[in-house]
Amino acid sequence: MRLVIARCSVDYAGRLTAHLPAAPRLVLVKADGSVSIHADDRAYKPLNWMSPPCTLKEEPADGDGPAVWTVTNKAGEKLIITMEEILHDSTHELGVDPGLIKDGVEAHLQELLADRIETLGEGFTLIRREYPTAIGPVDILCRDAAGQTVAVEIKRRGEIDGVEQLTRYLELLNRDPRLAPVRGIFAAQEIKPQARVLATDRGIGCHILDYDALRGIEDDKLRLF
Amino acid sequence: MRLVIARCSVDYAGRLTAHLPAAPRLVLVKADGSVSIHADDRAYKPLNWMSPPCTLKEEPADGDGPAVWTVTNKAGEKLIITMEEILHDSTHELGVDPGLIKDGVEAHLQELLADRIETLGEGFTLIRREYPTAIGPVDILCRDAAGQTVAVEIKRRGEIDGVEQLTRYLELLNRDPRLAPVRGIFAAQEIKPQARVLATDRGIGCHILDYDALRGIEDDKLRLF
DNA sequence: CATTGCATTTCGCAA
DNA sequence: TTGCGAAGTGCAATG
Repeated sequence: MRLVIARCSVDYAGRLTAHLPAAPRLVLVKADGSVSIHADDRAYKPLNWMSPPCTLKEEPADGDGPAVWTVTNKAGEKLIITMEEILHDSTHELGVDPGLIKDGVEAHLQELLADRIETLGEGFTLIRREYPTAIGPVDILCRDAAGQTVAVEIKRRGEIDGVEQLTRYLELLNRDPRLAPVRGIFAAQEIKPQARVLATDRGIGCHILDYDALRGIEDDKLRLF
Repeated sequence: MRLVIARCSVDYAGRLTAHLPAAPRLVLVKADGSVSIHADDRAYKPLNWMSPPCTLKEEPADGDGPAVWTVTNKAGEKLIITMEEILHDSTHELGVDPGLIKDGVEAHLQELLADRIETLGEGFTLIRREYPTAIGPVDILCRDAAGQTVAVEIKRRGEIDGVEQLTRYLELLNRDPRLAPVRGIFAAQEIKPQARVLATDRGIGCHILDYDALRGIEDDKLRLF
């Protein structure tokens, strides 16, 4: 990993055209050849970047002008960095990263809810997770206490497009005489007001998922605080 | 901006729980207090991060153990960085960045198409851009040669949710007797097959936007290559 | 201040 | 390779 602090200007021509006037910034060159340019704010997003695979060509400064770095990728996108003044330049060997261990995403919510399907209501029974349809798998298909089929769409954050998605599934599932009539439940850790309004308007139930409650007590000792 | 190369392990507890085993990485502390942790690959996304506003508390190493940095935000999310070994540590004053100048995004496509509305068909006339409705503004409202109202949804990449969006607008606009009947045109630089199928099925027209053609010849000299 | 919708989204998985 | 949905999405504009 190479860290360059430099006063530089940057031009990007690719999916859009963008220009960055000369100013001091961090230019980060990684082992995979990728390049990113960071200002002194915002943790996440670089000002400019080129994702790997890409190639960096360095033209050193000469009497006529400053050093110019050109980063290109296969799609013909170009990132041109004009190095007005180098303030710092160091290289560090880091090796391959062991990678992030995650927990708590939608897939896990789906597993947890499937294991505790009765949290949707007494007498609920699981038919299956990832129930396949022509337009993609339904997160959970189950039956309520009265035996009616229920399609469940799970999101971490429930927004309007999730309701649209569930609506399409319900339309399809209701054409299957073995399942129909199928009703829908939109389950999420958080449901946006507009999504709730749309769901209710379409006769779709809303259910707030409590991740910690679903996970149960046994994980408390694993939690950080 | 502070650049720290260190062998470190990281724990994140917030929207999810995540752990990063000890390995050499770049820890980037920016002037706004944000922190990001980068491996030696991928230009765009850090392994872990905390977006501003957040606060960093440094506990220095002592005889018993290594330095521990704790980054917290208002929502109670925590990022705990255990510094096993510091390999590099430098700080650089960069000042405020003048910021990126962009060109070619959806807003610009909308302006260009509004200025050249006849590219949708001979005799098309603009009613207005950002035509307001109860569920948000329609990108462009216009009339075709026959005088029928046309709602245009503009995307850079046309996908299924864009068609859904336009469908909702059309449903609403068609309730207005001064406008009805309103037909729809889905305009994008690129339209995904499934989006096209859905649009066609709903009687919505598809139109590919040619950005360079819309922009015209006068900008050729401004382009990078 | 919450909400909405875009993004050079990126990223990962599956067909 | 392409398509599609999720993301600790981030981020800015807007009501």
